[in-house]
Amino acid sequence: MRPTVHDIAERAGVSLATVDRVLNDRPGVRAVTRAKVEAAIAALGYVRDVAAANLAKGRVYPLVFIVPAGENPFMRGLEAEIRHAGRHSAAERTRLSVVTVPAFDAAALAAAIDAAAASDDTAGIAAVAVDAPEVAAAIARAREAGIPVVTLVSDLAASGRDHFVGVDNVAAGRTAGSLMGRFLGGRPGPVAVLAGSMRVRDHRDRLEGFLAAMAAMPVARQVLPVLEGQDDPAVSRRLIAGLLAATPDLAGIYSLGAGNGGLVAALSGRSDICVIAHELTADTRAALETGVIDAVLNQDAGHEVRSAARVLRAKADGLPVVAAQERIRIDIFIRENLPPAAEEDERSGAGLYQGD
Amino acid sequence: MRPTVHDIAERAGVSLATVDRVLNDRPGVRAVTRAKVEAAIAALGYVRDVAAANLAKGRVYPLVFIVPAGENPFMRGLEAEIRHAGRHSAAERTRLSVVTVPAFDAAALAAAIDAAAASDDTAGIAAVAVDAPEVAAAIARAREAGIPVVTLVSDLAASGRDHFVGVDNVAAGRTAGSLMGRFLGGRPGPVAVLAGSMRVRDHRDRLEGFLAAMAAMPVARQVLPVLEGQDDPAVSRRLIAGLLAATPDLAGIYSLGAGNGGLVAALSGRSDICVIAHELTADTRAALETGVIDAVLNQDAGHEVRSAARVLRAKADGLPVVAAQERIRIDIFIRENLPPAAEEDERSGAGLYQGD
DNA sequence: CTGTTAGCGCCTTCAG
DNA sequence: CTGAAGGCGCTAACAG
Repeated sequence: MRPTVHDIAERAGVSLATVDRVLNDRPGVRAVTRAKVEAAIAALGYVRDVAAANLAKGRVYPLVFIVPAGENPFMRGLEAEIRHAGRHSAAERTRLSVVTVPAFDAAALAAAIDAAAASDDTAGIAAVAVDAPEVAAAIARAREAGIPVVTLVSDLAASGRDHFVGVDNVAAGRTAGSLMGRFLGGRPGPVAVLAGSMRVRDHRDRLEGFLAAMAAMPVARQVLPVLEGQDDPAVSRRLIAGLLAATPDLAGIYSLGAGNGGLVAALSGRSDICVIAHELTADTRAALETGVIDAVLNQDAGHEVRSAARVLRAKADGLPVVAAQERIRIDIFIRENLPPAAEEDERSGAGLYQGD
Repeated sequence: MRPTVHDIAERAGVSLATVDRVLNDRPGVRAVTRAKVEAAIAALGYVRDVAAANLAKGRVYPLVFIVPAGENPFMRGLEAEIRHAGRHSAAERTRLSVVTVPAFDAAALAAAIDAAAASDDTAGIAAVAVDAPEVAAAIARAREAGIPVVTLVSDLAASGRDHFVGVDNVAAGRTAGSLMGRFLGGRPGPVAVLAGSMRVRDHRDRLEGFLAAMAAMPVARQVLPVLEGQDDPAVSRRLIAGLLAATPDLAGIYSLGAGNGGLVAALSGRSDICVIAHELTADTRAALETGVIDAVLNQDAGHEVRSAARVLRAKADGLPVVAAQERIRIDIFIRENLPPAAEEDERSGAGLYQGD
């Protein structure tokens, strides 16, 4: 049996309360007493039973997730994952809530952060950042109020956020460039880039990585000027249609933002152009299956949500975060390794949920 | 506050013990009483606090993992993951142990399964299966003794095992074939396949998928007869050296087993041949970085271990398993999306470990 | 068949 | 500064 607080109390010749004080380094223990207890802890190799501790504490961690509104499928998937995790977060004594704000709207995001921080029982905030000074300021305010903040999917390092939960987007861009280069091989023709907006950090980073990888390819290839589709399917569709008309020898398209529904529509079944896109959604999955899209780079929204919650809890408790464990991978999907579509809604298993 | 057993006892007008009986559907409750309790449960939307339940039960789940011995890096990584998970499994009230048996040795594996099943406190067994009747029989015996068994990495469906934890190897082979075809493009030359042994199911499955994908490529391409390296670096090295000498126009190699150290050594820095291998290990990672290997298909050993433990616990408790949640993905790695090498040993975070 | 009682391992008043 | 006692939500004897 593992040693318990009783064992260490006995061995140290003190009471349970004192052990507890040392364990949670609370004040009110003489240095000698503390030393005795710590010796006992070390000698017995005691490790605290977190489950029991949480039970006794009865503490809960209300975490607020702030995500962009709108029909961006990835963000809606992210929101679904948050709600899903929330339904199963009872065991982790965590209560998740979602707040949506207009996309790319720095003022609204800043206001939402302030509102969440103002609520007395917010234990932490996770937000998809927009790269703007107001947002950075709001994050800084929340942190000064003692509320941990993590950025999600898109970072804002200047804000001093506690942690960023998301992929290395420069590496993601490089991956896309490398795959594009290999898939095209010696085939001639320029490639195009469709972005959402150069105002969000993750899109800029992806572009940077992509251009670097294309430049490093053995075969030089022209990359056309970036098209900005505002992550909007209609705009994207128009832009791509124009592109196709103007560039008959187009070899590839790298879509580094959302709005892929419009891209796919504009391509209308053509599979002769090498297309690489981001985020596995209903749109991109279907296009992958029909061969319109050749590869999808994905960040696992479920992992991101769970990681954000874990990190926020750790920060709230002043515990360290294991960086290696919280790294979000860049998943590559092609038609052949596409996971079966998970049935939405109730994939629950009554208390069995644990996170993988 | 969430409703507790007290609330439902009060609302149903019964005692805690009765509520508990209904909750864990134990015998000794009249149908009417049971109905009252169930009504209260439903009305209050009660969900049991698993942590508290486990605390009260004090039950532990000793699980035995049986893996092949030898220098196969993937298996050693798997073993490391088991030990790592074991160090953090206290919270889940699970105790993991590892037993190694000679690779490809059906008799030894069967004996190890019997031994684990004989131990009175084994709550479940996870084994990397060898495709042989003795093994199937041993698994069947364990299950008859009431001990749940899952196969890990390599399946043995005929054994009647409770569950298989691993990837769809036919799909993995198809993925490899598809990537090989796309990477080679129009480049001429045959491709070779290096396997460990056609006696293990996962290798056969991968080959099947690979051949199917190659056959489906627009460009027909010769696939040379399979080389069996026994997952042994020395044997593999010899075979590949011979292959290179005999086939000057070789375009690609699909290595679907282990022993990749030998493969890489035989290639001695050549990066003109398209090489696709399985499992991200020190060998394959290094070769990916130098360009000797072009892509690695990986199954996340950490996920597999955690999934196996979850499934075994669920089976031991007679709970359902959420198939979608336990599916292991086929990860694709190229140089650009390689995750940073995780420092081995203590990546622990004192009680924070949760599984992603 | 049902209820009472005493913990599981830890935390938290409240006295001393 | 330290200890005793009670409770978190659930389960498990042991009585009735």
